[in-house]
Amino acid sequence: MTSTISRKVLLVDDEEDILDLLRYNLEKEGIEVHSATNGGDALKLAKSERPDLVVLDIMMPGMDGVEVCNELRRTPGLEDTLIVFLTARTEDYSHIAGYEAGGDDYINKPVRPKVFVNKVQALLKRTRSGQAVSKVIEANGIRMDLERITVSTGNEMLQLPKKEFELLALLMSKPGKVFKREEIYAQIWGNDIFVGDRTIDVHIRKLREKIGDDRIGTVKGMGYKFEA
Amino acid sequence: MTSTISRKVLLVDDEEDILDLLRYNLEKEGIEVHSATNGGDALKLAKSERPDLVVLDIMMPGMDGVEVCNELRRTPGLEDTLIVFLTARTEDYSHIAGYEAGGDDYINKPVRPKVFVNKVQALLKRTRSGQAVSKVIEANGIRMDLERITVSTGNEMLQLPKKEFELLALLMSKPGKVFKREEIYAQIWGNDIFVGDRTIDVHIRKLREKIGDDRIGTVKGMGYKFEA
DNA sequence: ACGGAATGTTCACCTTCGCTTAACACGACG
DNA sequence: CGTCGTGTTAAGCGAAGGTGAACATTCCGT
Repeated sequence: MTSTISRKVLLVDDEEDILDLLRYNLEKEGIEVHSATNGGDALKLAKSERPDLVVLDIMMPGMDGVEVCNELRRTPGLEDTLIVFLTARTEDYSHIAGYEAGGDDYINKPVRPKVFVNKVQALLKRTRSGQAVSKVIEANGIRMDLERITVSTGNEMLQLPKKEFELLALLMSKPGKVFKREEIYAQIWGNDIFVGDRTIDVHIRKLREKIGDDRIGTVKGMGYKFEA
Repeated sequence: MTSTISRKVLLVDDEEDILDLLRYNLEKEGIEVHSATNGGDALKLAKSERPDLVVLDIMMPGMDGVEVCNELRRTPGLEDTLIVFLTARTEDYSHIAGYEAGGDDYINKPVRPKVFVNKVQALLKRTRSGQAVSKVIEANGIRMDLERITVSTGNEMLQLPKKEFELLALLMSKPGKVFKREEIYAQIWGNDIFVGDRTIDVHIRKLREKIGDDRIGTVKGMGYKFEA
């Protein structure tokens, strides 16, 4: 299902190798790629090319990714351009700064081409299919983006598998409310699919592993809840 | 036991077939049905017809179900109308958004007529017999949240075990009323499960331990009551 | 199309704690 | 003084949930 709609991406990174690598992988998918190695050029290109998506390295000499992002958000006609940050997966929290700056997504370095291409395509698809009304749920230090299917726990960004994500989203839709097992089954699996007793437990366990034990509570005989 | 009380339902879905299917099944049960194929009409009809229940498809072109729901919740006189979402269980997570928007229940597509009618009838029954099992009971300084399964005594928040919670909820449903032991058994254990004489006493004792001796009274030979 | 990884489900335990009961104590009342 | 209804306590049982691993399925890159 290769779309016929414009798919133009602007890559910005000071390392040429990375630029080449990403360019190669995107072009392979028939995506139009422009690139810049610094913030200034990036802005110029963005204005002239009007890409659908800008991939910004956060760490760059001179104007860094966050600044470029801010500038883009301020430029008439580019406010809504999708922006993805490339974040070095180090100790520092620059990706959080990026989040504040209003990026639409984040990709960790070192970049894995497949993951990268997937993400880009997913994001491009979004621009096409009507304005991304980003639905976000937030409670108790956890923030879920229903659209990007991501979860941030304050110090990191997670990609939960589908079922876990659905389960967490359900619990978080009404923090504090106890969801009976049946409710959970009905909502997540549907009324006609039946899975074993222990299935929910296992997903709950995995969630607790990932977001912390204290965030999901058990009420014996009644169900589970997200701690408010 | 076909009720004589008004049972009016508003169906909202952009697909006519579904509308017809649901309408047919509801009318067969003697329920008055109105329908709309878009959010705008739905709101108009809701205002003029004041249905007891609104069934909203989440995914609709133009104003979607969540928006309609929000609007209804904001409309004087309709804030408490029961709302049921029809959720397509697809890739996206709009059904969760719907949950968050404050629907009263959810039905998964594809709809199975029997399940649907049952749910609608159950919900309608609810409106008649006093507002939707009002989610909070309060009396004599004790407040029970039936949704969160918690009890607050003014100075602390408790998590009662299931049976104790149910027992307290029963007593508090009519403060002052004396519940005969048989009534209690019937309500909490059901008519076919039999437990020993001392079982209730023990639960009562634990409750008294936790919420204070003076809150539950004994009427010898008669039963127990929650002190008003 | 193939094969391996990621995700989802089930199974066979284990642990925990709520529920129930048995045994006894106590006061009221005949 | 006996029995009736209830209070109290501790102990056993069992159901509900937790856990780890096996098994099944889906996804995805080659």
